[in-house]
Amino acid sequence: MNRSSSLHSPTFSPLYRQIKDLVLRHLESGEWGPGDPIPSESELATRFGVSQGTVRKAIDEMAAENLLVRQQGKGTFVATHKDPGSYFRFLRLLPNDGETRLSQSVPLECWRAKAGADVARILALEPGSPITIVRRLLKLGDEPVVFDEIYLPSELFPDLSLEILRSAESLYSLFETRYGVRMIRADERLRAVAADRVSAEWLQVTEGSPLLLVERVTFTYGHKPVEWRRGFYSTRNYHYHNELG
Amino acid sequence: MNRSSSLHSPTFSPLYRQIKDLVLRHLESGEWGPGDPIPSESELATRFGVSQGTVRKAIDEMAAENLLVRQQGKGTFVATHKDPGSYFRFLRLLPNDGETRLSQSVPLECWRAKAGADVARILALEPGSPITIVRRLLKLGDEPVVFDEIYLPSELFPDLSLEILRSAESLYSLFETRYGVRMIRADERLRAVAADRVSAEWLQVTEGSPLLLVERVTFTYGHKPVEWRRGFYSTRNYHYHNELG
DNA sequence: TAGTGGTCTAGACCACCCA
DNA sequence: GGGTGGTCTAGACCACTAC
Repeated sequence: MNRSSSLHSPTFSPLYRQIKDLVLRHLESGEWGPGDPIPSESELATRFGVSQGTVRKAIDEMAAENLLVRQQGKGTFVATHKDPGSYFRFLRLLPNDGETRLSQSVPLECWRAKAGADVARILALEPGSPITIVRRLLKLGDEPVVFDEIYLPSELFPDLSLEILRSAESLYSLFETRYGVRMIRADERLRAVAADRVSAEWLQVTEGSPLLLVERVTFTYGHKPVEWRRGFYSTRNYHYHNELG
Repeated sequence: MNRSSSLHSPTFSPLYRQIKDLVLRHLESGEWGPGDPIPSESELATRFGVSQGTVRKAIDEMAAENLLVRQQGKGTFVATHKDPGSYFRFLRLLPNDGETRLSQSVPLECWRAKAGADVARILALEPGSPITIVRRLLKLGDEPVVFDEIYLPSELFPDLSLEILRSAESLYSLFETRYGVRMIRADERLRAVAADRVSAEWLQVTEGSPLLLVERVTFTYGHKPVEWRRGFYSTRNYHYHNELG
């Protein structure tokens, strides 16, 4: 263990960050998969040759970043989208009246294409790379609320199809379990736009009525972009909720 | 110092949280004001009769919540909206093309009224309590981008006027320095709406064109709501940016 | 009872800032 | 050089879970 590489070195990083990087590598490689327990703090400490407090600080940071989940008395686990509690971490939609309804994801279309300049830039692909495009509708208690168009690198999701999409509970848990791609962070850009014909039909609103356009780039480990998504939100009965801390 | 009040007590809280509450009380009372340094960790440790590590953990949490700001070698300071870096913490607006422009807050109107049922509920006031309403325009490089209508309890901002608003750099730093009200957290609800006549005129868009409506409730210490704000965002050249962690 | 994470301590040393 | 926050250690004990 490089204990500091210190003395004004520009690549200095404290021990606990080096530990964090080591643990991260185990996550990236899939050696410790979503839902699995990772070794105990004391075991990691002896394995890495540092004190338990140092391991603790590394894990603290990763828990704060939603990469790991601690459970007192049981252990520390790799975070997973199968956990229903983490579902609304990426869907900031709440009903105006507070009454939660059942949500249902309805896949509409799924086809292959070649990445245009925009998608290629956003997903860090070569222009012309094979991509998979998915359209789907999110219904909340029989009301269509979100119409999504999702762009994915085909290389990572080789056999994705409508059949497979229909069998999944949630997109991100499907990506995680079937393709080993874990979504950990996303950037969203929100705009108000007028509904075009396609969105208007699916969302059952009149063409030209205001919709919330949510463009999302989703990243997996190592800041690697793996999904681009344009979602049209009907905000008659729902709103996008955000907390500013 | 109540070291645990433990043994299955429902009001159990660890030492460092009790320290945190003590520090919080100093902030709420204004004894340690925005921008001021707070006592050093070692001094707080001896003052409260705990170890430095315990104080450290308390301050860690408060720094993570943007209540305090640590500066290695200098000390720990009470967070302030005068710090220009904290300006965009509550304004998640970015230009589509990435080029930042000068921002300018233009106060339009300021008058008193009585709280209706809605405002009273949101601001936890008695219906009919005196409130102050402010309208203002946010310009980014000569383009009007946000039209805000702001509802405040008059009791907290007794002499607020257009004159005073015009002299301020930013609203929240004004509230902080002149009225001792520090905004620390906010809840936002976003919707897409059609521009009404008033908003359309101020934002120089055609009536009925889509606008992003951002409704914000802002809180000071103790989860006390102190501002309600309805902002109409023109999202032609700008977007609302959000990171999902 | 054994193993896990959670809290707390005391003390050492490092990195940074300023007078 | 003296004060501040930042890192790291070793060890103790508490709280929770499972068996």
